[in-house]
Amino acid sequence: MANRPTIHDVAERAGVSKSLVALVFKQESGVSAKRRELVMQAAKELGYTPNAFASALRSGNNGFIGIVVADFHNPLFTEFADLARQAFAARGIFCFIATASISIEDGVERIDPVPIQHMLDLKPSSLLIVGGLADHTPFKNISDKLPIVQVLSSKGDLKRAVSVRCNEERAMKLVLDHLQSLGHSNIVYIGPAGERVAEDRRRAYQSQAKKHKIKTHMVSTNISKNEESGLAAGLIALQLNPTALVCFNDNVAFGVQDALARKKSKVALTGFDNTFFGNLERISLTTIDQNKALIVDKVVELLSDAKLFASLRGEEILIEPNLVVRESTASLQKR
Amino acid sequence: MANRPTIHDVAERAGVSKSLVALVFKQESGVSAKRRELVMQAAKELGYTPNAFASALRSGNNGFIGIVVADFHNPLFTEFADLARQAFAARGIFCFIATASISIEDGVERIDPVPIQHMLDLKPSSLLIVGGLADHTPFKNISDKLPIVQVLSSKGDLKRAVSVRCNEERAMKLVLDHLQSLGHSNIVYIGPAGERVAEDRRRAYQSQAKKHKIKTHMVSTNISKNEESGLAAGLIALQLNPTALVCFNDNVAFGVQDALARKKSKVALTGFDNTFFGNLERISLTTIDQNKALIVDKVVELLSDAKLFASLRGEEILIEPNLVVRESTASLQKR
DNA sequence: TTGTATGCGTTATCAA
DNA sequence: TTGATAACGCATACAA
Repeated sequence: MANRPTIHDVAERAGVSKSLVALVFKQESGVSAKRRELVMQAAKELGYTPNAFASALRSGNNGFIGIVVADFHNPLFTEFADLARQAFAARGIFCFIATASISIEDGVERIDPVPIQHMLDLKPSSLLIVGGLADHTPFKNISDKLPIVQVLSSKGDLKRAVSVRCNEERAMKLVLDHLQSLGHSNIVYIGPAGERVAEDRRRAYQSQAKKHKIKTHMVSTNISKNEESGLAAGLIALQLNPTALVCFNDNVAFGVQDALARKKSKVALTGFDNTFFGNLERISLTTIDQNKALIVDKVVELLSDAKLFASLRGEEILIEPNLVVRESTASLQKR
Repeated sequence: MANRPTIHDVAERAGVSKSLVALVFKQESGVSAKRRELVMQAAKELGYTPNAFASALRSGNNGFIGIVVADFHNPLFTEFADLARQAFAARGIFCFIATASISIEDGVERIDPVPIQHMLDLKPSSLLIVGGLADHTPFKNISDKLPIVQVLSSKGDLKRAVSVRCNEERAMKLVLDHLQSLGHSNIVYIGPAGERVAEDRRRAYQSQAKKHKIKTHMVSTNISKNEESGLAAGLIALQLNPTALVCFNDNVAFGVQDALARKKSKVALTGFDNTFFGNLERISLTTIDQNKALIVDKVVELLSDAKLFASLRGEEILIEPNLVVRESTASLQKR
């Protein structure tokens, strides 16, 4: 009908005061069974559900978790956001999801504060940031009481948050161990620069390359449109005559695979993220699995336990990744 | 800091009443330049931004658009949601995005009303539903004043909405014209059943197959995990010795492609949605492009013009698709 | 042009 | 155990 029924309508129908209705919906005890029944009946008849945000306005918080997704075009992020949402839903906790809209001003990535403000206006009880944000200024002004967990990215300048992310060093060790065991030594890394996760991964690669006594060749791609710039970067990388290419993520690797196809090259190739496309027979990409399930578990644990969160505030929690070996690194092995 | 500054804080600092502050932030005129300056100055110093949802509570609506994404695992949906968000953002309109969480009870898909209720509590000025929802009961109770646009799906029982979607009949005509021109007549359709878009597409295929005088073979897949069930369905379909396979969407086609690879079969294959993966050299999938940009334009037009919306209420707007021809249907042609 | 009062739907405080 | 009342942050009708 015209408008959602309110606590007022329910009270009137049940013949009680509004306060009593509020009590019934908030507290387990403190209301007589008779009246409780009466209120529930009226509520059911009217199809009443509490307005969570009017409630938040008054009480100052409202048990839901705000999820901010850094980039909707990254399937890893949306998939993770949904996994987290489901995990919380299973515990009866609602999640609201918003995107951070990114604009580029004078070559610098800036995020629009408006969506974040709106999210904060809703008074979430905690915040989950999925992916790396170039800019944390919209979060500067918020209450210290609000727990913030950042995931799939390092913390950056968000000092008060807990970050849960893949152990990049370990991931690159797995990749290079694998490639070296296949006899590769002329390896080129292909990936973007300038963004947080991109930089973390580059550093991890460089550090591990040094440990593996491998010369570090790096070829850069654009940050966005990974698969397209992967193609371009792949063509450049091939001019260095590598025997193996290590890519920033699966999407870049897919683009590089196109470059290999065009040049009829059979250079070994690795990705990162274990996107399901990598598992297709025609793609069959060796890649790093970030262990999303473990990450979700950790996030749920952190945001369900205020004391645990407080004790880990400002820390980075590293989750151990796995290597998934497929055809893309098998060609040399077969010789 | 502890709490976001309110209109009250700004008023106090500027030495005016709260209403005046409200006026400054709402209306262009009606406040003297002197006071306006004073208020803006105080607001800037305190870092004040209006609480959009407190405002909504009072005014009954709050110029943002609520986007409900039927399924976060479908990249078409998230990509479209983000395209729409960007298009509205360019016009200064904010969008909030929520997911409909789906659960299966007694074999029937049910959607959780809670996320929808929360979305409605926010009092959006319009609603955009991306993808097909199995169940529209959570929308039953809402004001007739609220414009609802549904996209990438037929309306179903949401009579009051305007639906913008691909012309499925036309799409299947393009596919079958193409396949027939290549000499195919033994064709199998592979796709799910029981869900709205799935049924629409099946019907469109059957109708067009009849017009093309092609015998209709249909093989069913599960609704979820399209690529996995595509593999299984592909193996079944191949037992019918087809020369071409028409798939419900790209994801199903990717799975079928795996089946072809395993059987070393070179049967022609088409997808639907023009996911960017289909453009990879190793995949090269002939597919239908739904013309997302046109759909977004139409949605923006509808939700920007109340009169236009009113005049089209209850209608379905069909957008003409394009056929994208790639290698997956080229093998027979080359003979 | 500016300030006051009231209410949106809810919760918190106090009295009964 | 229950009900009246104020307040959350804001918008609006009305008065000044």
